[in-house]
Amino acid sequence: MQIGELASKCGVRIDTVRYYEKQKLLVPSGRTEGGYRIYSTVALRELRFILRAKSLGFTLKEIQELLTLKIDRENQPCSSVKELAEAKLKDIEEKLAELGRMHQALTGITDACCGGEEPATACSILDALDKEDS
Amino acid sequence: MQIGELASKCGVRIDTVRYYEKQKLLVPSGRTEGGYRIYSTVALRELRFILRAKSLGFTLKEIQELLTLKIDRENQPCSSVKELAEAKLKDIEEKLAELGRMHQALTGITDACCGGEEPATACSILDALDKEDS
DNA sequence: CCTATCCCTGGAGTTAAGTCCAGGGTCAAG
DNA sequence: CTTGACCCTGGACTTAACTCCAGGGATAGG
Ligand SMILES: [Zn+2]
Ligand SMILES: [Zn+2]
Ligand SMILES: [Zn+2]
Ligand SMILES: [Zn+2]
Repeated sequence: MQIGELASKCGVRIDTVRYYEKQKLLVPSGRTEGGYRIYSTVALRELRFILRAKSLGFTLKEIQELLTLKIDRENQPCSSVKELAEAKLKDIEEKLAELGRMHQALTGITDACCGGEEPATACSILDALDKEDS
Repeated sequence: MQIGELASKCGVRIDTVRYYEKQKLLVPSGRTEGGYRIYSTVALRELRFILRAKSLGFTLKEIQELLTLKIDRENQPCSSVKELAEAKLKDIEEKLAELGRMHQALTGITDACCGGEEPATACSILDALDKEDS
């Protein structure tokens, strides 16, 4: 299969596949005489692996580490894999906490705003942002 | 006060203050003979406004809109301000939902991994990423 | 006057993950 | 042989919010 078919099977752009190759995440199985990349179903699986990891929040750099472990599965301990996963979980939890904090603060000051058509002279949102204290 | 004092009072770098000026968020109250920016306490409040809005998740572009409304408070309705706040809340909620989804999925496959020192040949995390289906 | 510390401008570099482009080659069908 | 669909490379561009740099000027203290 050539690059266009691989890309469309995975719902990504051709450029993305080439970009992953440049990042050493995905190597084509070979090339035609004319220089076209050819991919086997192994490459298809690998691309899907990458995309699944991405959907879980891993960066491409982290996915590289996962792939390194996967390729050498026999000699790598579960603990190394789990460490990566747990670090990512921690990342996600931090982001969740920060977003939760923002959400709570913004909800508080937004609820206090009437949202009407009268002038925002005493708008609680602007006031909260402009407050003297803190 | 000059730029260094303003910046340190707000815990940002001098470059950041100048960057906000380039983005038309914060104009110095004046300049000295020698060309140094000078800031009044009004500018200090404005910078704090910007930083508070940032801490709630607003981008600099959105903060510009907030400032536009704030400057013309008398002629702008509360509804315009509340609209911006609610749009931002929606943003935050979407990110929370996406991160929540990731967290749940990743927790599921991570919990199933033993995390031990034996080879990752059957590691549930690698298996989940490499699975044939879906 | 000398020095240290501040400040100025314009422009380039950073990060992540692509996306797009120009200018050209390959391949299969008709 | 020509057309159209596909592919190649190298490099530039995008977004957001800074951050840093070079090369120079301003200001205060001793
Ligand atoms: Zn109101
Ligand atoms: Zn209001
Ligand atoms: Zn295990
Ligand atoms: Zn495992």
